[in-house]
Amino acid sequence: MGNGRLTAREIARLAGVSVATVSRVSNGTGQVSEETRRRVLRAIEEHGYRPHHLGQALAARRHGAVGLVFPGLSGPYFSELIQGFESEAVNSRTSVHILCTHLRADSDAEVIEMAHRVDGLAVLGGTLSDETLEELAGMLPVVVLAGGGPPGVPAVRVENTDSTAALTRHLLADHALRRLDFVGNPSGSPDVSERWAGFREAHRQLGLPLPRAPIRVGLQQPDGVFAAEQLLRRSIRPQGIVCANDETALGVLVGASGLGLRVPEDLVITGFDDTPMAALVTPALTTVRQPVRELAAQTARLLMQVATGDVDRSGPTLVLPTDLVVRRSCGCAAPTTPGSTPTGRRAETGLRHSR
Amino acid sequence: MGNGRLTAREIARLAGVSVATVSRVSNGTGQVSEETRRRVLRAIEEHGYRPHHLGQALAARRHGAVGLVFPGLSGPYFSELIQGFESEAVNSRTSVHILCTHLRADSDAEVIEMAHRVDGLAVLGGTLSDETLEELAGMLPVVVLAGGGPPGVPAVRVENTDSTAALTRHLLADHALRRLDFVGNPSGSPDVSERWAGFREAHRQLGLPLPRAPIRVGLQQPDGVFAAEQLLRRSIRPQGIVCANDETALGVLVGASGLGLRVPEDLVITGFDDTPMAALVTPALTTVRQPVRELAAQTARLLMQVATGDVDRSGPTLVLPTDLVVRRSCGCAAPTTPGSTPTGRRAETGLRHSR
DNA sequence: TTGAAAGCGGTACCAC
DNA sequence: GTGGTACCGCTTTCAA
Repeated sequence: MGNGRLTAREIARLAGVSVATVSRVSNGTGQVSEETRRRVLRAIEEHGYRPHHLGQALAARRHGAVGLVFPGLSGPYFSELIQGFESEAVNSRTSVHILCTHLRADSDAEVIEMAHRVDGLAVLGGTLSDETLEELAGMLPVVVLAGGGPPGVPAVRVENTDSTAALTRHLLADHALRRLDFVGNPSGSPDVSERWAGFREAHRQLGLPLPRAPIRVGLQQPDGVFAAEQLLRRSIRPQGIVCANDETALGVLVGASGLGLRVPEDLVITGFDDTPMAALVTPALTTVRQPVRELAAQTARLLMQVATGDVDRSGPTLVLPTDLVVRRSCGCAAPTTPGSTPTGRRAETGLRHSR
Repeated sequence: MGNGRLTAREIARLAGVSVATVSRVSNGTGQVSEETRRRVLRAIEEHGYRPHHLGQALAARRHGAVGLVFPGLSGPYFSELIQGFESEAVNSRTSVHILCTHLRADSDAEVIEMAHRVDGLAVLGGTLSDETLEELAGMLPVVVLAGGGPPGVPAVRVENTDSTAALTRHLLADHALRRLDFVGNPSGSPDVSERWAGFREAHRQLGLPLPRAPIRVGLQQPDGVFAAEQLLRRSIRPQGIVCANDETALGVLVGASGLGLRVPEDLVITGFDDTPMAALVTPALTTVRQPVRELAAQTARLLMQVATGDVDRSGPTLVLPTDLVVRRSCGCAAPTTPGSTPTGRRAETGLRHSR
């Protein structure tokens, strides 16, 4: 049934009216007498008519969709990101098209192709070159998500540098640790780049020698395992490892325990994100909480505003705050009430200890 | 520059030809003299003309896109799935729109909406009801991915039951384990349902009492931790835990070691998928390898075939084979050559031990 | 209140 | 070879 889709013309014929009236009824626009409206509605429902998207879009010169571009998806971060973005887009009756470039060489072409199918684009920082971003911004509304774009392209991101510096100072000053290593590739994404900067900044602030080069690996759990293998087999082991995100931190944790090291006694590990697993591992992970959902929702909202012209195309850059979450993996005391669930308490300023 | 997009008509005017010729040149169809082709191409490149997608699609009555629908994305499984699907779709110059229903109540409406924007739909098993699937199949080509659809809807899936039965028999017969528990929600997805069936089947085959009800949790790592908490705090602990996938198995591993249990000495754990982490944890995870990328690529290919009419709409159901991968977490011997990387060897038939 | 008709941007058939 | 033109399906003036 209803195989060859019906057109507005056919409904018009069936209801004995013109296409214009069908359009009016189906969109609830214009003035239609109660009686004809009823007649048209009956025909519409009877035959399950739905306006063809392409026709509508062509007439409106609007796709009714926006694109979300990032390198690949795996792990809780992207899951949250997408949910946050979609939850906001749905309010504007806009559908979301997701594009994972997988960091392929020809990804630029794919993005350009997508740009022709949507009304706006949100691009994760580090996915595209500044030149490509500027080219895109010349074609349609673009917002950078989690990173800074070239000048003139609005962006939404989270605070990375200060919070990572605070976290690092906690290890250096409060726990008197030396020989910290950073795991993550600063040139891979703006987020990691800023976290690396914060890591170095903390050393500088405390007048300590600058740390050695980072272990440049990706952001997934296996990458953390590889990093741990590299760092912990050396003759001089680090006392602490500051990871670019929770997933690699969990990987480092796995690698460390595989080598028989105890955390935090033999080695301190920290992450960034505060993913669900962070509170569930043993020891629970000291990390920085970032509002991923909110980040994505704000991006979507800003993109819609730019697309509708409510906001200037070279609009603002929003920065969302983050919180340090101190748990056990940095060496802080175990919970005083054993058996309680380790949810972790956030410390907006200074430090508060998680149970 | 190039802000208000150019139309074929403007290019035609600029090149002093008709729109028909512009169309011919830009598509490489029909006969055009070398000289006019050159003139038109020059105008096209000079002004960066690109045919408007909506106009093209409307004329061709074809969206040039297919949809991929699943409940949510997190973890390596979905990442692989998407990559496999896209890698195949790109061959047909078809773009992929991803829809995560997040298992929301109104997800049906979203899917129907998407159905109006694409030429075909691939739906992960367990995401939609059979009624919705049949309704969709009446509107456009639909293929079920990782599960069986209602009759008449083609599907591509992997072998779950036999391999899980073989895995379970390995624990019951070779390792002489009793008191096994299953972690995963059989009503959540066809995959899990079949794995649960294989788990029970193994008990039946060996004449053992049937196992108790499964621990019905989701498929992510935190779910495994929760399941471990439930199972391992009981007075009578299971000797082994068979998990619906690797991610929950890793969660169970985390939960077990958090409670001070040694794997595999005190407790045996197995997974399903053979994700990258499975070989990297300590102990390495005994699991079943499934060809996720291949699964998705086959689905995409089948969908294209159905869409182009090359294959009947109620086409075939493909079942891809899986391999048992025996590692350390089931209690099998540690590698004889210490220091070697634990990649795991597959055993297509019978069992082979991983180093 | 309703209908005819002119687009929206391309494609493709049919003449010339 | 090339141009005129009638679509694709829908929206939106403009008249009646």
